[in-house]
Amino acid sequence: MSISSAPSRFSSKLTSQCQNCSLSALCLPIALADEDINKLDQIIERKRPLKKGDILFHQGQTFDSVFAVRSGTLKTFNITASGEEQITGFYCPSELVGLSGIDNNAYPITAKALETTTVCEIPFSHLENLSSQIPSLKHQLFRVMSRKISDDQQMMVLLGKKNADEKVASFLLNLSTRFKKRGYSATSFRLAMSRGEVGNYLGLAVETVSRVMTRFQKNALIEVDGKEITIINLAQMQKLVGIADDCGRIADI
Amino acid sequence: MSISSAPSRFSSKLTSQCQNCSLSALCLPIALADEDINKLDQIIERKRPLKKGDILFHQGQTFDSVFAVRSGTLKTFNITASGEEQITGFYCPSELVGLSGIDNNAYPITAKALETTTVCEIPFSHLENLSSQIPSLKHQLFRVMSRKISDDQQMMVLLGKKNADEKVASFLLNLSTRFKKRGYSATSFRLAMSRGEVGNYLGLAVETVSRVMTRFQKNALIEVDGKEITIINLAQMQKLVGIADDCGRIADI
DNA sequence: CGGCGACTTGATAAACTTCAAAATGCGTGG
DNA sequence: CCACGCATTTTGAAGTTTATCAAGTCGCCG
Repeated sequence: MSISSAPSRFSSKLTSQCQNCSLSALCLPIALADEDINKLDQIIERKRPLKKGDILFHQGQTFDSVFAVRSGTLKTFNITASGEEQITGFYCPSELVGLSGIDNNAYPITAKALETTTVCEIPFSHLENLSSQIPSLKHQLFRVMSRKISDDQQMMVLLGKKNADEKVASFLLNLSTRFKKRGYSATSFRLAMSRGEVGNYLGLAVETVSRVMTRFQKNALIEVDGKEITIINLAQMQKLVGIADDCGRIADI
Repeated sequence: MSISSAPSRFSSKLTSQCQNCSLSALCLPIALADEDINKLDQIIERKRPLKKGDILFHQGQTFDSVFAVRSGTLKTFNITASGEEQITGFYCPSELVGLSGIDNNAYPITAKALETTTVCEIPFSHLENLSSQIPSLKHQLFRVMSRKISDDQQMMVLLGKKNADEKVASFLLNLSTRFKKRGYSATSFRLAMSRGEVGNYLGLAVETVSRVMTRFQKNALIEVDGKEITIINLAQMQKLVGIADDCGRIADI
């Protein structure tokens, strides 16, 4: 099942609301009272879908809004001094992108659609104002940012300490967890990104990603059919990456 | 000049206040009105100094507070499933540590003093409440967290794309920038951390860090005397890491 | 059906790690 | 204040992992 076939993809028109969005349990509205969701709803602008390859915002562009992915997938990347692209994240439905732009009033990364993708635009100044009136919204925002910080730190552990096998396994399990949380299969899904993008993200060459996946398949850990991935031996995969940290949380990449 | 010899180290007693703290221009009070600084001041608890090796908080421990480093240096690290320590950051005076604990109400990392270190404890629930009353404080908090996210993303770029030389050069330049911002020399400073800790942080073996530094010295980029580092050829070092990103910001690690 | 990009596979090379050992620095107790 | 012992750092040699280069295959879109 692909991440792009989210139930909301066609049912959610530009006029749709947080209240009847299937993602509200994961997105910002979580733990908000109905009337508060209404207020939040009023500052959110539903955007027309991005086509594959479309840019949501550019590195260096003035920061105005954060965006919640509604359907599809985004990648964010940084263009390094030497001109290469370094992917810093992939974003699934309900996830917030653009938070790193607050500090400098400019996005330090570019966000690009990996497939047809819809987003909710949330003008940050409005969100900030609203968060003063709604403590639970403010708390939710702090939580989302805090979560991002700790996820990124796990990613540093991955990049700094893990070998190719562990990196790829972590990546697949992380996707699995995110899909599961969104009501999709945890063991069977379609990658929205290319092998090259996976390698870029994990600090590996394309060829290495390909070889590792092939070997995983040979060892009956996963089944690979192009972009379709099926995890055959979840336990073994988890063992490979080390399952839980001291917080009892599955080690997200 | 060592980071531990901050002017505030001896002048700031446990009863000291944000108002007369030399770090207020860098820390949370920045851009706050006097009366607001007073309010912030009242929720902050100055703690007795940590000795080298003391733990500020443990991975897994319930989250209560964020901490601002007043003097000295902290490291944060994650104990991986395989039991090794992965350092996720070093913290200098004025920097906030513990923000990643908000999400799960538990610190996902351990914070440990690298030398004698004093911190201000800021109970987060109080800070959060106060931020509702003081919009500029709330904005400041968002900025600090946003900044952390974008710094961590730069760190991912470093870990994923850079070679040993670039990693070490980036690390030294990042420290240089942070010292300079705090009024110390940008070209001459003392490392609070061991080579092993540097290597751990950068995803390199100790031996590699040592070799790179020795080579940098041979090539007259830096001068090394134990933990004392002097940057001789700043321009060349900057060239090595690629000086500025598209936001015009020096590429922090 | 053709062409082009994405993916796979193999061979070689480079970068870094690991292992080993010596040198240096540092804190502690006599 | 010095000497001892341990930890850190440096240096060398060998070994691995992964990147790079090259070529071929697959699959998709026009």
